[in-house]
Amino acid sequence: MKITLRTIAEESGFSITTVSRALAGYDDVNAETRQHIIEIADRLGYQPNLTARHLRSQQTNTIGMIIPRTAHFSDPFYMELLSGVGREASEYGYDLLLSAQTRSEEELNSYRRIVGGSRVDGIVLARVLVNDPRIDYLQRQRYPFVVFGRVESGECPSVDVDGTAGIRQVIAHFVANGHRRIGVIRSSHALMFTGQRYAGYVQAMESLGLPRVDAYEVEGNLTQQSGQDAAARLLDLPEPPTAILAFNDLMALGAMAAVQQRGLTVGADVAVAGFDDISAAAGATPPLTTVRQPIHDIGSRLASMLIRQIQGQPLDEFQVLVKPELIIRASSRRR
Amino acid sequence: MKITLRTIAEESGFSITTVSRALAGYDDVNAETRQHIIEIADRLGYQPNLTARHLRSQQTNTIGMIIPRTAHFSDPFYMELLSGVGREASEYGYDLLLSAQTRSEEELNSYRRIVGGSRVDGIVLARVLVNDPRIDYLQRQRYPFVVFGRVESGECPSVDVDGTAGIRQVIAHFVANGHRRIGVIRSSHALMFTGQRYAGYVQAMESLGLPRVDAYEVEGNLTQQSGQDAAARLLDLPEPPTAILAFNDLMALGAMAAVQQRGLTVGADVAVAGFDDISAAAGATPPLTTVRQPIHDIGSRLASMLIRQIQGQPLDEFQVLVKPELIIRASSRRR
DNA sequence: CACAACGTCCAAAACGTTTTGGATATATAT
DNA sequence: ATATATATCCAAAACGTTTTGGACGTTGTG
Repeated sequence: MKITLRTIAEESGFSITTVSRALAGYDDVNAETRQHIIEIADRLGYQPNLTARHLRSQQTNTIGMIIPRTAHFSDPFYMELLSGVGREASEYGYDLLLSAQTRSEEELNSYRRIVGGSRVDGIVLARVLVNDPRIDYLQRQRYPFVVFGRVESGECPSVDVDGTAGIRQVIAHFVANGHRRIGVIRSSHALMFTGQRYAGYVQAMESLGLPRVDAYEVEGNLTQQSGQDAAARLLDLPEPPTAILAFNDLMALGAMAAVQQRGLTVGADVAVAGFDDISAAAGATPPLTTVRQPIHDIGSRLASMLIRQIQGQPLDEFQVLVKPELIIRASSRRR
Repeated sequence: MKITLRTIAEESGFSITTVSRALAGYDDVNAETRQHIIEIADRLGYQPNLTARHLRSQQTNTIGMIIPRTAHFSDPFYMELLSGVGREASEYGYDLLLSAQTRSEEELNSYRRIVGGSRVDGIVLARVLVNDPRIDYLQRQRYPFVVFGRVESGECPSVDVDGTAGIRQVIAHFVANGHRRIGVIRSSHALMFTGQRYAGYVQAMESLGLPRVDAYEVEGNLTQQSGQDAAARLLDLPEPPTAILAFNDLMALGAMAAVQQRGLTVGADVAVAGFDDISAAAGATPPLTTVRQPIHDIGSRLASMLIRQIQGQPLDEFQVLVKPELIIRASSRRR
C-alpha cells in the first residue's frame, strides 16, 4: 500500500497540511509535533510522490537531452557530452531525462512533447543546424535552454569551440610537415559548425597560398562508415591527397581504415587528422591527431549554465568560446 | 500562456471531459465535435501536460537507471549499456531517466527517492553486489526491475554473461600460448560477477594442472588507474607473471600501460587480456584480447524485458544466460 | 481590561489530467 | 402509447502534493 501524506495524517491525528509543513521544515509547527510526524514518516518509509510535487510546484528538477536518431545513440560525442551534463546535473540535485528519436522527422515533435508537456525544466541542445527549428521553437516558448555550438540569430546561452581556429591549426600542421595536397572530409553544411570549420580550411589554404581543389572536398555524415567511404573516394583520385582532414574523429577513424585497407601506412603515406578528441582517438592505431574539444567539460559547463538560468541566477558568461587545442599524434607524423 | 484542456474547453464551448475524450479518441464524441476540438487544439498548439497525466494515470512511461558515483559517469561500460537501453526504450515510446550519485553511501536513497516517488515505471540494475540491498529493496516494494548479472536469491528477470566460461577460455588461450605464470587482476568480491569470473580462473588453473600463486592475485576497482597500479605490483615481483588477465577491459588497458611503462612489449613480453570488449579495446595499441559481452545488445534486451514486464506481458525468457566470446587480438599474441 | 502579537494548526484551492457514473435527447422496438 | 436502446455530452472525483488565508487560543503590552 502506498504511503502518502494522508496516511501519515491519519496515523498522527494531524492534518495533511501540518504533516506536509512539518516535513518541509516550516517553522509554524510545534517542535514536538514535528518530531512525532517525522518519526511516523520514517517508520512507514514515506517517500513523497515526485510526480504530484512536480505538478503542484510546476517544476521537475530535471533537465532534458534529446538524442537524434541520425546520431546513433552510441555516438561517442553524445556519450561524452551526456556524461558531462549528467555529472554536473547530479551535483545540483537534478536528474537527466533522455529521449531518443525513432524517426528524425519527428525530432521537433519530441521537443514539443517534452517541453510543452513540462516534462523537464530546461534543455541542452547540441549539433545545431543552420536555421534550427528547435531553437526557434524554444525561443518562442521562452523555454530555458543552452546550446553546444553557436547560434546565428538571437541571444541564447551557449558554449562553443572555435572550430575555425582549430582547423587552421591542423592545416598549418599538415603544411609544415610538407603536405600540399590536402583532402577534406567535411560534414553537411546544414550543420552550424560545418561553416566555422570550413571557414578555417578556406582561410588556412588562402593564407598559405595553396589552391583549393574541388575534388579534394567530400562530404560525410559524421559516422565512421561515411568517413571510410569518403576517404576511399579521395584515395581513388588519379592524384590522391597525401593528407586527409576529417571534420570529426569518427570520420577520421573511418578514413584511417580506408587508408590501411589500401595497404598504405597512416602517418607515413597519408596523414590523417580529426576533430573532437573522443576517447577512442588516443587509443587508435596509430593514435589520431585531432583538435581537442573538452566535450565532457563543456557538458558540465552547459548543465551548470542551464540550471543557473532555470533558478533565475545571473550567468557570469553568456556566450562562452573555448579555444581548442591541436593534439598531434602519430597519424600525422612522418616516420 | 499555458494551453490546457480548460483553454480548449472554453474556446470550443465543450466541457473539459469532452475535450479530453475527443483528443484521446473515444467514440462517445460526435465526429463533428471531435473535428472542431482537434482543429482548435492544433491551432493553439496544445500539448498535454505529462506530469499531470502521469499523476492521474499512475504511470510515467519512463524507465530509470541509476549510475553509481563509484563508476565515474563516463565509464564506457555504463555508456554502452545506457546506449542499448535507451535505444530500445525509445522503440517502445519510453523515455529514460538517469540519475547519478553524488555520494555512494546515498545510492540506496536514490532508489528510494526515484522508485518510492513513482518517478519511473521500472528500473534497470547493473553491477550487482553479492548481497545487494537494492535488490532487496526493489523486491520488497514489488517494483518492476531487471538485472544485468545474476542474483543469488529469489527470482527476477535478468540477463547475464557466463563469466566463468569466459575466463576459462582466456586462461586456456594463455596456456596454449606457452604461458605458465599467470597474474590476475580481479575485482572486489563484493561484486557478484567477480565470484563467477574467479571461479573460471580457479577451474581453469586446476584442470590445466597449474598452481595458483597468492602473489599473482591482486585486486583493482575496475578503473584504468587501478589496473595500472595492480599490474605494477605484479611486474615488480621477483618472478613476474608473463601473462596478465584483468576482470574488465579498463583495468586491462591500465595493465598494458604499466607493461609499456617498463619498456616491455605487450604481447611479446607480457600477454594481457581483459573482459567486456568495450569499444576502446579494439582500438587500443596493441588491440586488446578480451572476452566480449555484447553490452549494447544486452541493454536492449533488458529494456524490452523490463517494459514487457511493466505492461504485464509474459516474458518469453526469464533468466537469460549469454555465452561470451573470446576475442583474440595482438595483446596476447607472441610475435 | 482591551488589543496586538504570536504560536500552532487546518480547510480548501490549486496544479492538469483521466475516469466514473450518470444526464439528456433522440431513435427504435414492442 | 410505453419501454428500451443509442448517441452525445458533462459534473465531479481522483491522483498527491504545496500554498493561501485564516482560525483559534495563549501570551504580552499599554
